[in-house]
Amino acid sequence: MEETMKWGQLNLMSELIQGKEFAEQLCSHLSSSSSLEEKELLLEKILLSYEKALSLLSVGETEVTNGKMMMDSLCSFIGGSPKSEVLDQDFNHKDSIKKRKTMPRWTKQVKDCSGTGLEGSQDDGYSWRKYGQKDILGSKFPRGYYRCTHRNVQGCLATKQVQRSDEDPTILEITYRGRHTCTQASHVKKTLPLKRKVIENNPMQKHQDHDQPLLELNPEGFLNVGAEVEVKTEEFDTKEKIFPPFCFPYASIGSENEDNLLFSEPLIENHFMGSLSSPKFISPATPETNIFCLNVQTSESDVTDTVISAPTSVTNSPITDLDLLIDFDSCFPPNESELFSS
DNA sequence: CAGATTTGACCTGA
DNA sequence: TCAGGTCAAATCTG
Repeated sequence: MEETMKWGQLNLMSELIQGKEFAEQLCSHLSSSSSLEEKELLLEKILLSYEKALSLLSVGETEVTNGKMMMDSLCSFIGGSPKSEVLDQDFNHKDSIKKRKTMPRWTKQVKDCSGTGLEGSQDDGYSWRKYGQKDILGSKFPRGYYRCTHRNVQGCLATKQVQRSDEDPTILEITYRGRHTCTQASHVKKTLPLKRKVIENNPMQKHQDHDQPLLELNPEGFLNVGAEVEVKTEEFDTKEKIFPPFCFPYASIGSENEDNLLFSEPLIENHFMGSLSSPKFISPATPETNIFCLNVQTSESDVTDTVISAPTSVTNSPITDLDLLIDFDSCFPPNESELFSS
């Protein structure tokens, strides 16, 4: 048992070190005149290393109380392995009710720029079906309950609750629950960059919402039409947290390889969603680099409500689209840094 | 007519 | 016990 853990840790460290090396190689390639293919290859290697590392982490994590969700998420992150699908299917109705509280949940506040006054009209890239509305005690406005349109067909358990803010009725508080397991989840991620390409390649071709602000990805790969104000993550009930406080300079990697975006939705749900949900994060419309930081709490008692305010202006370093800087030495606490630099 | 929305009833969890 | 969440029949809409 212990041997297994040690072996796993060694593998994990090995993968992370490898990832770092690839990142360093990529950095040197960026300053040289290497071909785009070479850079992409390195990016793929980096991502692969992290995927492996994360899968190794998940092995340990699944032994902890809330292992299912973690494993599920990580498997999905790695590329939607069949295992995650099986696990999702195991979520029968009773289970889903029992685990209602344990489902990943995060709230974001969105400025209602649609002018429609219709909460559900906030287009986040998914199709939702309203299944309820309720007056909430102490709230002026009722809360709308939405679930994925594909719930019946594909068993997608994603839901969201939309409630207008008391203080500012133009602000919608949207609480997302669960993750999309339906096909549109991947569809959203894949079509977004394409859309950008269409605009770039053929300016005459008008998309139906061409006069809206450029769409942005939120933690789940959702599209935001409105101006996102703040994102909260709630109820991470994983009992043990495995990530130290973690800063991670990130840059958009351009439109060619968006499928390989770091930290896709499932992982974000568990640990990273708050920070990755910065409006500028992975935003095709804003190639500027963003520094995002996250603090994952390590004790059970102070896990909830990681609140990360999204920057409202672009004040980032002038790094170009293809820049990807991963400074592990500054990201990890001293002992981890030493491990990586040894 | 199929799919979405509304809304009162019912269920769950704190 | 009660507020929040979900169900499901009725109704609406394209």
